[in-house]
Amino acid sequence: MELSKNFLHNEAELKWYAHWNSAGYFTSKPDDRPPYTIVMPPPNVTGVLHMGHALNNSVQDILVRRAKMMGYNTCWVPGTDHASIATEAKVVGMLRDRGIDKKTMPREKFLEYAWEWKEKYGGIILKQLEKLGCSLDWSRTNFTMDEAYYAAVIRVFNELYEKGLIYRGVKMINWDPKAKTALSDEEVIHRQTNSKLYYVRYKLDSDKEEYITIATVRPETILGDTAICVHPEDERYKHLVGRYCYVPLLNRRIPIIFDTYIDKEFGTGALKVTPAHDINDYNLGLKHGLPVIDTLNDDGTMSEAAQLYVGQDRFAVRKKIVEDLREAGNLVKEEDYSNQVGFSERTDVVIEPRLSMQWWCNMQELAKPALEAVMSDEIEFHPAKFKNTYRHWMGNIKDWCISRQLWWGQRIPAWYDAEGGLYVANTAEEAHAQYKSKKPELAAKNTELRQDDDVLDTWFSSWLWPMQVFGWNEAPGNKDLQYYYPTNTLVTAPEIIFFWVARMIMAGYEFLDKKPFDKVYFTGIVRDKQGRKMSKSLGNSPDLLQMIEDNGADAVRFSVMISSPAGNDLLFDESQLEQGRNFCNKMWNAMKLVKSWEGRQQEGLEDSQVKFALDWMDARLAQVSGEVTEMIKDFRLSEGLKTIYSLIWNDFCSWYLEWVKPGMEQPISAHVYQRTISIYEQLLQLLHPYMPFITEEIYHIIRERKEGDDLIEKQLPVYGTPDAEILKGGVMLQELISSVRDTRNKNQLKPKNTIKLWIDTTHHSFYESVQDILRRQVNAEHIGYTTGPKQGSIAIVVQTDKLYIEAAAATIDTGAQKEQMQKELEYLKGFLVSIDKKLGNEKFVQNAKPEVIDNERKKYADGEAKIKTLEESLALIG
RNA sequence: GGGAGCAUAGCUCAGCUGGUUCAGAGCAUCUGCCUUACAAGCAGAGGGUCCGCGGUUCGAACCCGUGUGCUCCCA
Repeated sequence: MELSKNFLHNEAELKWYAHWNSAGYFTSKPDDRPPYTIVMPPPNVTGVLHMGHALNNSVQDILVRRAKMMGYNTCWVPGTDHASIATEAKVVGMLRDRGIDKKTMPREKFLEYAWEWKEKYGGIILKQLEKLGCSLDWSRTNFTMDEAYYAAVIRVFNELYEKGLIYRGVKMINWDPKAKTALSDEEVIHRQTNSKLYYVRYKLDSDKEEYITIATVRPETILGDTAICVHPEDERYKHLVGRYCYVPLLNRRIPIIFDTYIDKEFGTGALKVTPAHDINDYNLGLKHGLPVIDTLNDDGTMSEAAQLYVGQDRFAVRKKIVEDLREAGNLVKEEDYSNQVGFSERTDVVIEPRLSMQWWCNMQELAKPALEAVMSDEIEFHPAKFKNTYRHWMGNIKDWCISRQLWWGQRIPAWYDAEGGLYVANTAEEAHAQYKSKKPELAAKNTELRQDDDVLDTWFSSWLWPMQVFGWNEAPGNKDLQYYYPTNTLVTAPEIIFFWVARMIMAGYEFLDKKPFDKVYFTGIVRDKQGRKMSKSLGNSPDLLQMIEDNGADAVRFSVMISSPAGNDLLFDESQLEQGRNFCNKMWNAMKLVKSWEGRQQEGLEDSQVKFALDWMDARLAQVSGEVTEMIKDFRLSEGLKTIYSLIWNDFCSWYLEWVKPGMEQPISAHVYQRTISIYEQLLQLLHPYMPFITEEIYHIIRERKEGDDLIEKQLPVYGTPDAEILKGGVMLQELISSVRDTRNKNQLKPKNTIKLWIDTTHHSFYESVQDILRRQVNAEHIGYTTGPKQGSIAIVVQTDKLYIEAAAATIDTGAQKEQMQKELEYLKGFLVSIDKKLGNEKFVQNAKPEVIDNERKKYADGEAKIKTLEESLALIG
């Protein structure tokens, strides 16, 4: 077979993904193996794959593929979230583009459009995950608005209502004037914003020209003012007890009230109180019995109650009212001011605090077991630092506003009769039944019940995800749920620790009395080179699909994994992509080299010359395999990849292959060839979870495979303890080769110039075992042993052995040699002094662990021996 | 205002429970190589006050305190 110059990823990716999928490797059914389960954080139906997904899903795929290779029955469940606000916004936008106004259509019609939109665009992201190589069980794909899922959400609402945890009430909420819906606190993003602080004077109710001046960043809310508040101990205002003043422009008479809540230092120490438009003002209003004047409409324009600027937008009014105040002589001054402003997570408009009737869920009770589980590590957080964040939030948890004034989502299962009576039920029929038994007379006259118009917060459905994807609602004791739940690991971003992680834990304990997962692995946030979060709005997120197309999924996975330690942010750098691509190329070429030996095998060929290489590589495999297992167990995935990368590139390609490589056109021992193939297979196995495509491809090229013999399913071998002597020998051999090469370089010896190498050593058996490798690696025509110096040669010292390099073409620079040896000698002597000090220190000998002391003694002896060798060599050079 | 985290090579980061004079990787830089697997490569080299200060310890990049700078979360 003709092999391409480089790895052709596009072909291989299509081929292998289709093969894995059709072979059924991704689908899971309960059996007698232990399960390994991950539920994918469901992306929004509106979503397209970005770098964050690439990182998140690469991590999950690595864990799943690795578990599969370790004998687990792996199940990775995909799905999408209906994403109430985000999707509704998209559909409204689509309708607007078609010239249709959402307001003109009934709910049912809108939902038809929404479903149509969902069918067409929703789930694109799942297709894109295939490109990344994700080994998802597609037969289990869920959507948070599937019929069964919907039913589960409604049931949960009913159960919590029954328990008295869900209630309806008027409170100050976060209002999104663009989406025209309430938001939970978590959906509000606070950003430092440059504003202006306006100083406005209010005329006092007095015959004299007396004023009180307040400072505000939101002058348009003046129209809703119902008091001015000052601190009771503020000397400046003590004379104003019981007095009144007038709201500018409106001349509404309002009281001056006193409360210790006021910060005397801020502004003028006087606060205007607008109970309808600020949570703190609202609380003050409650305390002091102030009226509430809501001056805003739901779309952010001024309402009739404002009296002025009615129907105009809040920000336009802010400008106008400043001008009008100036004209009226009420504006004292304005200054630049930087403050935190809340923005809607979804629509990015400024949030208005607003009083409104909403549905709430009391979280106090739900939070208790959920907090306990994480604090006691029944659910492990990786990295553990997020436990703090979690505790902080759970300890101060507030009631959750769960209603949204939208149509796309689970409609709140509450019905009202003509008198406003409330019936919460699973179905309209049940609600009617309640109605009839509760109010028979009214029901006889007026049978109609009106269902609540609002839908539930998206997270009110996704908090059931780990349970409901296994059919909890339909059959709570079903086999799947028993087998796969609790799931093993949740992989997600720390940003949604409250939105989602915390609530899933609560739901798990509340409805199933079991945790939803054993471990949570928090990935970092993907940032660009300048450290900015990658986002669509900034336009700094690279086109992931294009990136996969150009560089291959394996290279992309490599690049996001190589520098993403758990919980730390990842600065994405294109150079890592290149590194990944080059790595693929390297493996491809190594495969080509090995493959070229296939036809040159010869039985019974003497292979004692390379036996050392084989044993060493086996030992390294055993060693690294153990390290990688530990790293993956600790979620140090990035380190794991680095370790494997280095094993393949350095140990295998740079050393091993060069060590066993036969001469040009020379035969290779069949045994060595077979061992090499086997070593390569084991390397591919180690790497497969990280880079599945190229490993599967090479696995199938290096050896003829039977049907069903695929790397994805191949079980990892169990390694014994690596041979420490061999490992040490490997290090020594590398040091020998590097030292000789370095010396060659420094003496202007061309690679083609051969040398003679004389060795003065006491470790003859070691040198004999590596002699042939050493000879070829340093291009020596002859290696011999000596017990004294060789005239006219270059002397070097490696560990405690002396080497003499004899070369016809060399211009020997003994000065440079001497200098280098002298330098090393000095270093070693300093080293010995420091160890000596340590060992001479009584406290050290008393306190340090015995193995540490032994190690120091050994270091001392080694150092002494090396110094001796160096001194001898130096004396000889003279 | 409350909480968390980070500061190590020119750049991006590793460095697990203090213990090789412990400081490491990739990229970048420099030198030499078109050595028939790979120039997307090979063989070498240089480069650091581990942010400042103080403390604990026989011993600190690592632990504690403090200062400075940056980031994130929450109100």
